[in-house]
Amino acid sequence: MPNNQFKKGELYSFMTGKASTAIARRLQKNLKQGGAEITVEQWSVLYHLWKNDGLSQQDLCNATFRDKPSITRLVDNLEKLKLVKRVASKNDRRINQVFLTEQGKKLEEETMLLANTTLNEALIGVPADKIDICKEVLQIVYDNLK
Amino acid sequence: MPNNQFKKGELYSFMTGKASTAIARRLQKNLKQGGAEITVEQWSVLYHLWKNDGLSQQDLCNATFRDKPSITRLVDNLEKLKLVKRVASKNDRRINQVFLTEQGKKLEEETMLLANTTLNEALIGVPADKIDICKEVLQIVYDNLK
DNA sequence: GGCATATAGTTGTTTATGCAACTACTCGAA
DNA sequence: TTCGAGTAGTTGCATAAACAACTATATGCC
Repeated sequence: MPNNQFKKGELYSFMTGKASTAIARRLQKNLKQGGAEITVEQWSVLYHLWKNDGLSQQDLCNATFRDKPSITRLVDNLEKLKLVKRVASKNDRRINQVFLTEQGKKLEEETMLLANTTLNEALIGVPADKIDICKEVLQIVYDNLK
Repeated sequence: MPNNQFKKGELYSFMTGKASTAIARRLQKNLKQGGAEITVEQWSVLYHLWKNDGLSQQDLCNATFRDKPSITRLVDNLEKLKLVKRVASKNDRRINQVFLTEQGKKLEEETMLLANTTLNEALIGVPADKIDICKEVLQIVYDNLK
């Protein structure tokens, strides 16, 4: 029963996600200082589109672990910013594919650098093997609960 | 240069905190099913008050890593729910101490059980030594960025 | 004492979130 | 063929978040 060995008194920092909140906040700050006028949440949607342009909104829900209304509104705001545009799928008219605009594509290089900077700031003093274990644990937790 | 060995392509799940989002969502669900009509964020404030009743709002900011307006409104809502009450400090009239009501105290036992259940669900299949390493990494990340 | 500075808390604004309820479209089976 | 179930997306509502700007109180230095 490995779980019983876990100190319950420290469950709190897990549950509140202080570390990921801190990372998100720092990334937001770095984006702003780097001149990128987007939110971290918008960046997280763009991130998946840079890897795979034309994803449906449902795909973006799965990729970002947000519900459909959240993605609807994030895409709304990204469209207002002229960074993406919705295109109705011809095969299935229920589906909106979300495509990057030229302006949206242009943000990739600059903001990925800022994201890498943020991550390096976060991971100062953490050995690579422990990072791997941490990622592994977080992945299992996610799979257990998703 | 340990950080350079970190695969940048996987930075995303770190930054979005999918694991902690999943935990929070599950805790919210468990609270609801257990009949506790509070949000996870409200629970996280109560959690610190159960450990240390009478904290100031600023103390709660530090403990929960939220800014002052967030705590103002969380305490507003907890006060509406009759779970806490603000008491102006006599020594320093700028300070509100936040005290649990009887009703607020009553929630501890039941919801801590639900929180432990949630954590056990999250950590199925994760060996205790890896949990410790994960906590250690998240603590360093938090300290690097806070 | 009195002013500058710092700290505690509140309010306004924008963005994001989750859940529930809704519309629109697709697909399979009677 | 059509009707019922399922899927994609939107809208309404309540809560929460960050940042900026504000008030009120405390403190330290002259």
